[in-house]
Amino acid sequence: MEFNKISEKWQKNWEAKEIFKTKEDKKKEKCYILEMFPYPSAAGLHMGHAFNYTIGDIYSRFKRMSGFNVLYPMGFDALGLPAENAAIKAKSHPKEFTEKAIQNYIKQMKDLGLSYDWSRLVKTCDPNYYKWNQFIFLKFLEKGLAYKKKSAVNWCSECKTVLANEQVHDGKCWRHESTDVELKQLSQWFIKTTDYADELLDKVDDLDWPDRIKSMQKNWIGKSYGTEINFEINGKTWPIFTTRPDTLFGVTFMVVSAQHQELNSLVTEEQREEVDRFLKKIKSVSEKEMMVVEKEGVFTGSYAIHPLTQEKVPVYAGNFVLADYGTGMVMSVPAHDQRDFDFAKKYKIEMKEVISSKNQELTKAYVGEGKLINSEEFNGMESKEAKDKITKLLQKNKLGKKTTQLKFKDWLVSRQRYWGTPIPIINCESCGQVPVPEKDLPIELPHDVKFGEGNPLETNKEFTDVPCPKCKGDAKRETDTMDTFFDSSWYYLKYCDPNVKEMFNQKAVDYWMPVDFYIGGAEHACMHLIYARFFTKALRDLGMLSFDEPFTKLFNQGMLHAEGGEKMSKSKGNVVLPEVISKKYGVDSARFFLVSLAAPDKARDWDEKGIESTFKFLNRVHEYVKSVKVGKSAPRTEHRVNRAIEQIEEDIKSFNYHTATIKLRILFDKLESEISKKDLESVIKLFAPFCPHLAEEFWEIIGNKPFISLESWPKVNKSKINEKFDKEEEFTDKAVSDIVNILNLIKTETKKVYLYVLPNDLEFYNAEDISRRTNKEVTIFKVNDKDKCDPENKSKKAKPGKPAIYIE
RNA sequence: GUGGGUGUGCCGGAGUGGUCAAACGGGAUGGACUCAAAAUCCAUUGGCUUAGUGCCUACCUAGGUUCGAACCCUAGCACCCACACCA
Repeated sequence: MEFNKISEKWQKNWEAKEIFKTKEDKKKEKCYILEMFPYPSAAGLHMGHAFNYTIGDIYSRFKRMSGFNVLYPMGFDALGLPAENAAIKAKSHPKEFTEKAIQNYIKQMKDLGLSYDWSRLVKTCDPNYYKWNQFIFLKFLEKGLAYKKKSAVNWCSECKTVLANEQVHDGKCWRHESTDVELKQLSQWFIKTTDYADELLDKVDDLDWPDRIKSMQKNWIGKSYGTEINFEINGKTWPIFTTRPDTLFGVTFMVVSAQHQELNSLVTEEQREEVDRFLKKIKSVSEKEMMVVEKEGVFTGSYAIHPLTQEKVPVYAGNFVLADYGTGMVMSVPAHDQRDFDFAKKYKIEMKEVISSKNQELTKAYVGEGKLINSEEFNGMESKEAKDKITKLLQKNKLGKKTTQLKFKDWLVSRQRYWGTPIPIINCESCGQVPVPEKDLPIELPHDVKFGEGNPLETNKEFTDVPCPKCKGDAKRETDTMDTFFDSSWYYLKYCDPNVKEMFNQKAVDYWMPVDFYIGGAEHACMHLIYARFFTKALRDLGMLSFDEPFTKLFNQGMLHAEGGEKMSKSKGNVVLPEVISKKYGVDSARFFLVSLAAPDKARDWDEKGIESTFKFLNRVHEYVKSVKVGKSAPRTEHRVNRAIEQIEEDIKSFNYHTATIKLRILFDKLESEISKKDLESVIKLFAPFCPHLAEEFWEIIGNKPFISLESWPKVNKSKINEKFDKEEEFTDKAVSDIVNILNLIKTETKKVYLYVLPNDLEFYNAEDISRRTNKEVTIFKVNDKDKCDPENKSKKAKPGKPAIYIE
């Protein structure tokens, strides 16, 4: 297939001449365009990836041609659990497995014609990369941003290993369907992301990101303002958090989380048996079911003393209270909280209305605000005022304080897995946790480990048994590795100059950062994008960076579904592979088609018929370029070309690639067989971001030296744009459809058509065009033409913009 | 449940106050070319009606604002995505 030869030829030429290699150039304005780097899986790229990367490539090519110094790099998020599992399955080593997958990805990406600067390739599994993960970790540790704490993990007693959340299916291990996953308390490393919660939250608004991503981040951080109130239980103070201190007088019971660490201290002897039974029961319920399961609880036997009324209210243990939000205990106001209401109804606990509502009967909780009742001196106050007054009263009596709560938690980075960055700590019996000295970095992953039970790193004694850096005594190396989100939190810095010995090249980072356009899926809204923002801020405060936010503009591409609208998946067997499509239609057809379907941020379905039409269209363009006469452009052609430049440029800038492709079709549809060299060049340039291989070929066909990829984007000549030509098209279209309409009605065989137009309109009618399109002989007269042929005196019917018609 | 998004003709999808029966593409139909087909090109593609006009019904549903609404507001419905008992 000819298109394939063309693609291959230009891919080779680009690579040989390294035309996409980028250097810092202070004279040029920079533009850093980045796609979220992929996790290299054995399956390789599918059409969805091709679409994703095409979005960035089109933009990069456009920006490059527009005179920007463009940084457009690619790399691989190469460490991680899937590779480890896949390698175990394939009885190979994660390293070999990953390396192979990467090579395959690179080949596929090159085949797509993506204009990456491959000299900046970054792989996170490279010790020279993850060395800096370790370095950053140590810096965080120094600054108090990394710490170790006991935390619950999913543990499979069969695998003797920790499981990630996604490896837990219905409370069972993904590999051992009969094994319940246990929650085990292990000492884990955390990163203190919450230190930056306020800044992460406040700065979201300033970002040029899609609104839904911004709101997802805000929700994720989930800051709520409320009051901490101290209740006394068995002589001990138990603080709770509430956003509704105005309902304090309506408290009729308390609920402590069934997972609360100190639940036991609340359980009385009489109730112990019942509580144990309850705990056992809810343990067998999987985490997923927990969400839909009915609210249940059990009386602990203890009572809490209400801080203001001194009333005694019962304390329950409940399955619906989160142990790790707030203080793990809540005050319950059944009249004004639906959950409390449900619970109270089930266990027949008293309800007390303290906000006046229009509810006649209590069938559900009234959760709105309103006037206080049954609240002693606060009666009659509005909720808003009461919140403030009650909080102040509590504060005065040291019974509580104003406070805020976050959903956002510190980031647990410990993974008890092999294929990740080793955490640079040595555990010494006498010195404790000793950071590995910087000069000893990187701590490389030992190649020789046994996979199977537990953490593979523990099977290599050379790795684990090391002297303590402090006392030189026998010590054990930390075998936890880092979450791979650690790797992806700063890779964008490395691209700025990946080949330096340092963590990054300061000058290059100053020049390129922040990323101007970041392109990737919405699934990263809360994890990756928050961690990356956190890193930027933390590194800034370590004096390493001088900007606040890593990604100025974020773009989420839509999903590419399979034909019929289903998700592409291996199990459904509907995955469309770029290489298969390229072979049939050429890669440029695939690129053009993918972006022509809908706005890039919208989901789209693959459609074999659709790409066929694109293929035909590009063939037509190819034919045109080969056969067009280079000479002089008609004013109409100049108008069309310049109009197209103007519109397509605007469309690309605003990521409306789909409308840009339509304008290319319209432009091409109306091009005349003679055109000036300059206009022809412009037309080809307009194709270049979308169909780079064909554009290079066209460029050569018309006698130019390579590379069009490095040529400059055409400039609009506004003086050539003339509304007259738009009017001409409009008038001509109308005339054509009118003639056809009449012809259909009279159904006579006729050859001759006469049009009578108002004198001022004459210039807008193109007889030749009308004649060609109606396949009739067309003559146009001015209505005041004395010599006109008008046997039925039709000409008097002519109106402005509407010709009279006589058909012979 | 909460937050966000979407709803347009046979289909995909433009369009965000008049120039809209609504770009562009697909599909379908008719025509040109051809011995024929493919390719290519032209036209048609809500209804009624008339020599090209006019009218009616239309952009999820129901109301509203406006001289005027696919477009703005209100309520509802449907679908999609994310979070999910966050006190």
